[in-house]
Amino acid sequence: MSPLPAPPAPSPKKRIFDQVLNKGIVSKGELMEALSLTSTSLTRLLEELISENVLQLSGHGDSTGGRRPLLYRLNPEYGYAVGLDISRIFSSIALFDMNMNKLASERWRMDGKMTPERLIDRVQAFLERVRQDLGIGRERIVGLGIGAVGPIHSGEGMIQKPLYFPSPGWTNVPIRRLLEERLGIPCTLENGANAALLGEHWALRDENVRHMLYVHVGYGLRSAVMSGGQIVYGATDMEGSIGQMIIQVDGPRLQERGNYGALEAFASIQALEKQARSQLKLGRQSTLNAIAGDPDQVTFDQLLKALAEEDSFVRELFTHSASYLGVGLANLVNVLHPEKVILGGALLSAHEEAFSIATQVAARHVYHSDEYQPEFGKGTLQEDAVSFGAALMVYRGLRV
Amino acid sequence: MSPLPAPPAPSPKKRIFDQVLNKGIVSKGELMEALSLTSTSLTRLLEELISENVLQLSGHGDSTGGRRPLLYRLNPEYGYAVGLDISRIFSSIALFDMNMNKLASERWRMDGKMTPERLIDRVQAFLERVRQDLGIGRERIVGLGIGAVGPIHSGEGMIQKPLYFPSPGWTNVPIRRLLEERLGIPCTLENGANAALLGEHWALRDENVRHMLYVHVGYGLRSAVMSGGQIVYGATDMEGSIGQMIIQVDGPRLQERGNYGALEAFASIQALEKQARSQLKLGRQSTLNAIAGDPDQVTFDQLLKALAEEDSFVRELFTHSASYLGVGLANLVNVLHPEKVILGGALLSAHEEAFSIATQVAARHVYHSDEYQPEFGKGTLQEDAVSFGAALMVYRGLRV
DNA sequence: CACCTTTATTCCATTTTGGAATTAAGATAG
DNA sequence: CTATCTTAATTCCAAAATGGAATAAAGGTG
Repeated sequence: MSPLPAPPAPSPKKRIFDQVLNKGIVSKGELMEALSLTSTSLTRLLEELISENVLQLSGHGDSTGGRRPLLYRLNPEYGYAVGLDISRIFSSIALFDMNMNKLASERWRMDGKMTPERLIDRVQAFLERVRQDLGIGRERIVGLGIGAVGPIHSGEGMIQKPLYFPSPGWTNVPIRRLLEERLGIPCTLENGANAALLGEHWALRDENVRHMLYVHVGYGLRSAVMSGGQIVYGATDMEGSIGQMIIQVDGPRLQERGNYGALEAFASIQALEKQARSQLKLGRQSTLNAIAGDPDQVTFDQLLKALAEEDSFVRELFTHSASYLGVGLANLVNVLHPEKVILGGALLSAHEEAFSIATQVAARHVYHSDEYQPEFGKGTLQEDAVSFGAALMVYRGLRV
Repeated sequence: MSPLPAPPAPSPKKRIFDQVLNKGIVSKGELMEALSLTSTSLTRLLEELISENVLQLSGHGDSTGGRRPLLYRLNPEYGYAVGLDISRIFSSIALFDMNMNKLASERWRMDGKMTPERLIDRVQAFLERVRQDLGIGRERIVGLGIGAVGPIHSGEGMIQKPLYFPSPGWTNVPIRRLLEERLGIPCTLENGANAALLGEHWALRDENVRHMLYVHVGYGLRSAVMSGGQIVYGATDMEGSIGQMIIQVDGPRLQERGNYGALEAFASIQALEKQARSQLKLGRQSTLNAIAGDPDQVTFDQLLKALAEEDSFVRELFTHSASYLGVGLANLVNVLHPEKVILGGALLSAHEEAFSIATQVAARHVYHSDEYQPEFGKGTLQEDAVSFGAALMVYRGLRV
C-alpha cells in the first residue's frame, strides 16, 4: 500500500544493527521474525557483524524445551556518540556509548555571550576532557548529533533564524560544517523536538508504540510527531509550533511575532510569568509578593517556590494554564490519533496536578473517545531528551 | 536515519510497478535513478513485466544526442479497479483502468433506507452492468477499494460506528468481508479522508510534493496528512477530526458529541445552515426569506442560491466561516509544515471568495512565515476524490 | 558516410539467498 | 543416567539475483 515507491532498502546488516539498537538484546529467532530473514542468512550476517566488532554475544536466553538461543547485543565499545542540545535558555552536551548509557554530560545557560564560536569552543573542550578521562580514542567517537531550535536546514546543516536567542550571531550558522571542521567527526543536525521525540520513544522500549505525539512545555512550546515508527517531517526542518496554535480567536498574544489567542499565551513558562506579573501589579494578594519583591521581576523559580507553599493564586495560574494545554493537546490528538502522548519540559514536571489536569482535559475532548483514547505520559529523559535523541540519531545513521 | 528498522523491502518488480503507476510513463534511465537499480537488472525485470502483460512499451523519448530511450507504461487492460466512497450524505462508486481513467461511475443519496445490504446490492448491480457495457471479464477486476467514514477498523475491514448515518444497521459492519463474498474480488477498506488525500496527491503529479495536508469541508470536516510521501496513520483507522479542533474555548458546539468551540461549529455546511436558521428567526432580512420560506428548513442549496444573488447576509456567513477555517488550517500547518494544503468539499468549491479568505487567513497565521509558507490549492478530483483514491489503493496493493 | 553520444542487451563472474540435512544443546520421562 | 524429544545453530549445495564490462543498436552531427 505504499503511496510512493519505497526507497532502496537498507542492507541486511544495517537492518540487523537497527533492530539490536532498538531492542538492546535479541535472539536469532526474534531477528528472523522481525526482519523476514532465514536462519541461514542470519548465521552468516551475525558472524560477520561479530567479526567486525559491531555485535557481541550476550549469553543465552531461556530454553522453551530445547536448546537455548544465543543472544546478541551491540558491542558498547564499538563507538561512542555525542549529543548536543542547542536551545534558547540552556544548552547541553552528553557522551553516550552504544547501549545508550550516558557517560558524561554538561549543561550551561545560554547567556548573552554564548555565540556560536564560544559554543563550539565549549563542545570541543568537553569532548577533549571526557575522552581523556574515559580513555576513549578520537577515532572511536563515531559522530555528533545536534538537536537545535529551528528553523534549521537539516540538509545544509544550518541553523537559520532562531528567534529570541540572547546572544548575537545565531542567524544562518552552518553549525554542522563548523563542528565537523573543529572536531573532525561527522555531525548531523536535526530539530530539537524531533530529537527529543526519538529519544523518548527509544526510552519507552515498547515496539507497539508507533504513533506518538511529543510536546515540550517550557519557556516556549514545541512539538514533534511520529507515525508508523517514523518521524513525521514537514517541508521545512522546523519543530512543530504547537505554541502558535490558536485556541481562542481574538485572545491575547505572548510575543510580537506570535498569533493572538495562541496556546503559548496560555500555557508556557513565559505566559505564567507574564500573567503573574500583571496580576500582582493589579494588586492581587499572594505569597509571591514576599518571595519576589518587584512584581516585574517575577520568575518561574519564584512561582515554583510559591507553589511549594501552596499559594492559591499561583496554584490557580498553573491549573488554569494546564487546562488550556489540555485543549491544545486534544486538538492534535483528534487529528493525528497517536497511541501515546509524551509531555516534557519544566512546566508540567514541576507540578503533578498540572499534568493530571492537562491530560484529563485533553482526554475529555477526544472525539469518538469510546473507540479510541491515547495514553498520556511524562518524558523520562528530562533535560537529556534532546541530547539523548541526537546521539541516537548518530547511531541510527551509522553505516555498518 | 530510520527510527525503526525498515520493513522488508518490496520486490524490485513491485517497486518498478509503483514507480510507473505514479509517473505514468517512464524511461529506463529514470527508473535507474529513482530505484538505484542497474541497467542490466532493469533490462531483465522490464522484460519480465512486459511478458506478464503488466507493462507495455510506449514509444520513444527524445534524443539527447544519442539513441532515444524506450518508454514504458502500465498496460491499461492488465486490470481494472473499483473505488467505493461510503459517506453520510452521498455515496458513489467508480471503475478505473490502470492509467486511472474513470470508465464509469454512479452516485446516490444516503437516505434512511440505504442499509449496508442495499448498498452492497447497488455495488453489485453497478459492477455487473459496467462489466457488460464495457466487455470486461470478471477476472480482470483486480479489486475494490472502499473509502468510508470512520471510525473503521482497517485490518478487520470493519466500519465501526459512523455517527449520524441516516439509515440504521451501520454499526460494526464487516463491509470488506461482505463485499468480498458478494463480488468475489479482493476488497480493502481505508478511511475516506486518507483515500481522498492519496487521490489528490496522485492527481498533482508532482513528486516534489511529499508533505501534504488534506481537508474536506462539507457537511462535516475531515482531514488527512501525508509525510515523506506516506500517509500519516494514527493508532486508530479514523479520519483526522479537524472538525473537533477547538479554536474558541467556551465557544458554541454543533452536535451533541462535539466539542464546544470546535471548528465544525464555525466552518461546515451544518454550521452555515444552523447559523442562517437562527439569524433568520431573529428577524434578519435576506433574500433567503423569499427563497427558503420556513427559516427552520433552510438548506445549503438555498444558501448557494442566495449567494448567487449576492445576498449580503449569506455572503457574510460564508466569509466569516472561511476565516475561521483559515485559523484551523493555520493551526495544523504550524505543527505539520506541509508544502501543500489541498482543500476539498462543497463549502469552498461553491464560493471562490471563501477559498481565498480561508487561505489568506491561514497564511497570515503561519509562524516563521518568511522561512516557510505552504501552497494552498483546491482538490481537482471533486466528488470522485475518495473513490479515485480508493481505487488507486487497490493498484498500490497489487502484487506483481 | 565517418564518428560521436546515448541507450539497450548480452555474457559471465560474483554475491546473495534459501532449503534441507546435520550437528549441538538442553528438557523430560522412565 | 540414558533414550528420546524439542529447539537452536550450522553446514552444504543448488538456485537466484546482481553487477561490471563488452558489445550492439539507434540516433545525432559535421
